[in-house]
Amino acid sequence: MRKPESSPSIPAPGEGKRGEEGYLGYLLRQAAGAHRLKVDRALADLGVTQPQFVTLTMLAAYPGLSNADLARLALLTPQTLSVIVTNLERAGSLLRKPHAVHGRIQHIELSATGQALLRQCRDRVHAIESELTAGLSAPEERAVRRWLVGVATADTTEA
Amino acid sequence: MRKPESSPSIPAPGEGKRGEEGYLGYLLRQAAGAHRLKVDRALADLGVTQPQFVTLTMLAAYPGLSNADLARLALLTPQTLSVIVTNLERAGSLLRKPHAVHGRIQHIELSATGQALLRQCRDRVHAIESELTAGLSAPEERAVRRWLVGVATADTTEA
DNA sequence: CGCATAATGTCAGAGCTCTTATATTTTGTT
DNA sequence: AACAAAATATAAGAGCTCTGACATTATGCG
Repeated sequence: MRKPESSPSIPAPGEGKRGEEGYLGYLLRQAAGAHRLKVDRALADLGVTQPQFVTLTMLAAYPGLSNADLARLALLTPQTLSVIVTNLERAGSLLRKPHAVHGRIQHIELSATGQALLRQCRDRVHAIESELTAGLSAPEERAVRRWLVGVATADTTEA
Repeated sequence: MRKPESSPSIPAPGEGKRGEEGYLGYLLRQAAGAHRLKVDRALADLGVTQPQFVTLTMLAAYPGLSNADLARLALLTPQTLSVIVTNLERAGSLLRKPHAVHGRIQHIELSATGQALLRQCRDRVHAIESELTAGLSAPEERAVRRWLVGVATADTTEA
């Protein structure tokens, strides 16, 4: 079927407002969505989502974090992380050690299967990751990184 | 309450792997999430979300688009756009003209209230938008834009 | 004309993310 | 010791986003 030509002059994904002249926020949203989808599809057969991969990676680097710790680390709310952790626990990828010497805090660690799963995911994600830097010069990549960190850490309470 | 010091040497949001040395994909995810949240909160009292704002903006620029058109434009699936359009329709911000000379296609247009709502949103989003470019030199901004477009338009079917 | 192909739209199910609200525990102050 | 404040965890409700599946309609070819 041919496209019914609903409207004229709709820009293609790289042109006009959808290209380098568009709103930065719009471009940021699109880029992040495209990347998330790419990662999700690369890990789909392992049953792992991008947020789950991030959480597994954080737990591998810092075993014993609490739900609240993870949320702070990922810049997400504790409620959000709780959903992700619950799903990972149901899949057997991590363990909650409910006790902890002090507190009602639950320490979370990767299970053996979780560690194996993470190893499987890593190669695929790294491959996608390396595509991200293709076409960037060293100073450009530095500028991009600095900008991303700035956007992520810009406090909500400021101007 | 003092933090129970669950684990040592957890990096703050701008440091180590969470800073300019981290994975680009991770930084991209964090930056987009922070920006989305900022926009969502700025528009919360109007009952408008970031995806809804994007959809309203696209419809203002190209009235009469179909659901499928919008999905292609936003790099989202038709199902996703359908949810957003349904919510906007329920709020009275847009109209579906079910008929269209040919086809089962439904042309979508902003209602008067939708246009007024969009005008209200624009100022707030533009204010946030201008923060995004603060601290970027002209060549840096160009590099960032070029990179974002490249990431968004990188085809899934390529290497 | 009749059928395959493609495009549109929709439903159901799963996961992520936020807000709001509640219960529990720990710390700090009086 | 008692109470207030802070932190942790969790649940409910809403919205966004994907996959998979399905029905409907339009185009193109035999």
